[in-house]
Amino acid sequence: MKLTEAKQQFISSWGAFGTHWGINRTMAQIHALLLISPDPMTQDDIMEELDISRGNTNMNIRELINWRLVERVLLPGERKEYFTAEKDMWKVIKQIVKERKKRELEPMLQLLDKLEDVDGDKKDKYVKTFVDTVSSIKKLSKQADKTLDVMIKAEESWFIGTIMKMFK
Amino acid sequence: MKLTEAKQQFISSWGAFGTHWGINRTMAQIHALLLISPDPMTQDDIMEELDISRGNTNMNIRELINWRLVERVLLPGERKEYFTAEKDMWKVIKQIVKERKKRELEPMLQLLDKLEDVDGDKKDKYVKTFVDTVSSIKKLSKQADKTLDVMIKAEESWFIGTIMKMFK
DNA sequence: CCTAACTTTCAAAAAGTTTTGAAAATTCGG
DNA sequence: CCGAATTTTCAAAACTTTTTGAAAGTTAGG
Repeated sequence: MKLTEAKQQFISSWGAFGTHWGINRTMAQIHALLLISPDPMTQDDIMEELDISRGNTNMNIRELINWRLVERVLLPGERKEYFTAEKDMWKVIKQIVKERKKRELEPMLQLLDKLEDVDGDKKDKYVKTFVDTVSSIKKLSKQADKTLDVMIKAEESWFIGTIMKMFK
Repeated sequence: MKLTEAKQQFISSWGAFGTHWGINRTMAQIHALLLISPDPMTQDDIMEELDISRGNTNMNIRELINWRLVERVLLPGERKEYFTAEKDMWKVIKQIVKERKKRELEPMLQLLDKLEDVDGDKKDKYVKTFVDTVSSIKKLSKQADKTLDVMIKAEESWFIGTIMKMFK
């Protein structure tokens, strides 16, 4: 397969993949493009390559910067801003996990705490089923929270090594 | 907090949560409702409780059945179909992981294999960056794939126990 | 300061997704 | 078989999200 075609496929699949993960298509495509681009790119480069509007490009670059997946780069003697993506995929994944944990898992844990002490008789089956469900979701969420913390702090080699030992 | 209010909050948050995870709001809400319901429910019960149309209810119940999160139950002497959700949250999570792995991770791995052997000189920086990016995504995806397989087959106590050992 | 280069904003349009509800299909007890 | 009860389908409508592009805002060199 030719590089040009492979690039197209990579960008378009990464975009489709992103939509299953709460990331919009354009944002994922810009990320993909920067991942495979050896040099930093300008907004205009990105607009042209992906054939999208200025506003859309700008908005999604900023969002990628919020997620800390992309950085602004200033080249000496250049007025324009350039952008570049973190290339170390382990760092990328940890960063995504960190953001989603903060945005989704933590608020969920807070809610579950509140919901767990609902009024009423624990012998009533409606109360019991509710409390049991909430408690077991809470238990697993807390476990996930801790595990992800370990992962976020871990070095790739240590983490993968430790996981590998689980298989024996 | 009163049970009725807690239920509302649980259902509505589970719905919002679902939308971040590629599951549509109604599907997640029906799932939430069945999770906290001690007895099986009919389509009409669900329609009424969540105030949604017949078609919508039917379509999403079927989708939950596809995901194997909900089962049809036939009560003796009753014409209507009843529905019930798996209550063991560890099983629920494993089932979700299993489905998403099949639907998303596996196709991604197939694509990466194809993209990795792109034509061209490995010394060309465009080719090199592309191949390096694809390879490192592939490496981590394969690792994730294996880890999830272990998880899917694991008993909760064993899995959590093993993870806990990582923290030391 | 001024001006040209560049970046950001945002209302309106387009695209995508979900929901509705009536009609068609299916099922089962009698 | 019949017919009432129940489930499924699907085209159109409602809703949500994303994209556009022109206008406003900002910045830096001279």
